[in-house]
Order: sequence, then structure tokens, then C-alpha cells
Amino acid sequence: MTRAVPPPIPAAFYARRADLVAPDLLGRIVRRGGVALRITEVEAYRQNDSACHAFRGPTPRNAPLWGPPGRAYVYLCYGLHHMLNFVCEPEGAAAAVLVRGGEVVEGAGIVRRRRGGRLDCDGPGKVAQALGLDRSFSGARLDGELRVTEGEPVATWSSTPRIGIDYASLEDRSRPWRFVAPRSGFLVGSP
DNA sequence: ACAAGGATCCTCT
DNA sequence: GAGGATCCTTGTT
Repeated sequence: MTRAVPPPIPAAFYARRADLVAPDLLGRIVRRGGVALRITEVEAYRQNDSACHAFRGPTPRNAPLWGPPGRAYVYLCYGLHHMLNFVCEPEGAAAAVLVRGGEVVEGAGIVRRRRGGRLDCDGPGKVAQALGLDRSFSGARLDGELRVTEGEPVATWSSTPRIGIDYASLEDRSRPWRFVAPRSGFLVGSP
């Protein structure tokens, strides 16, 4: 049986400060090819932010960050993990939101196959692996095969400093730009 | 052409 | 809690 794919959130949603878009993404659904994840953890990265890949100027890898909002920026980390970002802010302003965690709400069988039997997606590498993403999706629109759709709004969230950015300035390391939603407890296929 | 290091994950102790 | 995996991207020679 086939089911209609929900409509994507319009690109204008992303054309705001990344640290405002980020918490607004909690509870929304990122989907690709039969797998849907409820977003539970994100981080914002902004222009002139020493933690952001855009900080040292454009390169072939990070070029999508300066592009139009509502597209993906995907890169390879530690040689083996893909990281999924949503490009934010108006074109020309380099900023993005990193998707660090989600809960599988559709496509558990596919996720288990990709994740070695696991369903947990608490970590950016796990998120991209569950969705089957790689660098070929960098620059892709978020209203196509890869898309973000509405979900249950999140009433509350917590914020903390971002993870794994020891290379950034003290000021940027201390920004509370990691946003975490309360766990829903719901997981497809959980016992 | 080369070396360094990374917005991490998993396994093992 | 520590360490290895694993290879691309970047800046430098």
C-alpha cells in the first residue's frame, strides 16, 4: 500500500536566524524514502561563529552554507559519519542547523537494515545513516525526495552548549545553541 | 603532493 | 571511560 507523502515545510521557514529555526525544528519530521524521523536534538551554526564550517570562508565542501535556505548541507566527519544540516538564513548568510538526534516514526525495518539492527538515532551520524544520506545530498532541496514536514509541536525544550567544538573560541563554545526535546517515548517497533 | 585533523560511533574494559 | 576505525577536506610544501 502506498500513502501520500506529507507536504514539505516551505523554504521561507528556514530564512531566519539559525538559532531561532533550530528549536522550531524539534518535533518536526525529516523523511526520505520511506523512513521518517521525529527530530529531537539539533544545533545551530551561524556566520562569524568559530564553530561553524563557514568561519574560514567558502570551500567546495561548505559552499551550500551560503546558498538558499531550505536545502541540505551534508558532509563526512571522521572519515565515516555523514552529518545532515539544514541551510538557514537568507542566501549569502552562511548558517545551518545540524540534526543531531531523532526517533524513528516510519520505516523501522529499513533503519534496522541500515543500522545493524538498531533503531536508536541519538547522534548525528546515526541520523544520516538511518535516512541513508551521503554527500550526494549536499545542496539538495528539503522539499523533494529528502524533505521536512510538520509534526507534533514541542511545547518545551532544553538548551545547552554545542557538542564537540573544542576548536572554537570560548565565547562560541559557551553559546547555548544545542536544543533538545523531551523524549516522546514512542519508537516504532519498540517492545 | 603531503600531512593533519575532524560538528562521531562502537566495542571493550 | 578509553581507544580505534577510517578517509575526506583543507592548508601547506
